Amino acid sequence: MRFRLATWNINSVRLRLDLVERFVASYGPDVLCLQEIKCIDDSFPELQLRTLGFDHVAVCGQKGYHGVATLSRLPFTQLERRDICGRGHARHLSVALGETANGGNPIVLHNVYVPSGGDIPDPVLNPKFRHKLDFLDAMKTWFGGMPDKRTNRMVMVGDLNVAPLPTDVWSHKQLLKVVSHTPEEVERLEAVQASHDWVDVMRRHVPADEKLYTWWSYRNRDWRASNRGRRLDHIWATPALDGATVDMRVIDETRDWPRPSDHVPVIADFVIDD
DNA sequence: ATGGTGGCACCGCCA
Repeated sequence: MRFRLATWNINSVRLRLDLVERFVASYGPDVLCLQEIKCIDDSFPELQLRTLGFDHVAVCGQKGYHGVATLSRLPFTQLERRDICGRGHARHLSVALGETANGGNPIVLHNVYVPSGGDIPDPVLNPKFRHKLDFLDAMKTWFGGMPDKRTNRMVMVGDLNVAPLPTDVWSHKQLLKVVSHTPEEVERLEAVQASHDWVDVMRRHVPADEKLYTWWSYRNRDWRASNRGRRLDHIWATPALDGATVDMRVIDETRDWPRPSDHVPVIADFVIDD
């Protein structure tokens, strides 16, 4: 099985439907995971997206905020829309890809939107930061409780809202106290990663000493010139799928398209036996 | 040290 997987925090799918169409026409993803769709299920532009060739659609929407959706040319079975730390937010959706008649192992694809965490990196002063830490802890407990860590075939993509490595931000030193790069969040994200031996797929393709960003704030006049980016969006895979990606690309040209999202898509090309 | 932008719901919240 060979497929191109893309993840993109679209920051309102209805407002940027034209950008999704342009991205799909240019890069031809077989599976597209969107975050921050910012609409309820009934308002999701499913028919327009189906005309792009995505016959399989799963949505976990919410009024005005958050929300994730997974679109696919390959058949899938929707598995779960998990309320990861019990606040009723639409931040997770999982599907099983490529279930074969000959009993092949399906690939479970998790689409996740971790809470941003507000401005103040203090869980006592800032309930949104508390929520972010709790959410990451809940992910750790959940994945840690799953059996068969070596044989499970899972992929997790999405906006994890944490830039873990010093090279995942434009200035490690200046961002140590900025939500998304504080030691407290990074430790917790690393604990999630360790809980199921997740592989950081993007860093399999770009060495850890090279800068790598997927998000540039709207509050910069010229995002490319200032280049104050962060790697908030991620693609992870379980050890059974380590080495299954033959290419990975960050599509930063979309940041220059009209009325862009502040996040850009990340693509990974998978080649998987059976 | 500060303020800079953007979307959605609705006159503030969230990012």
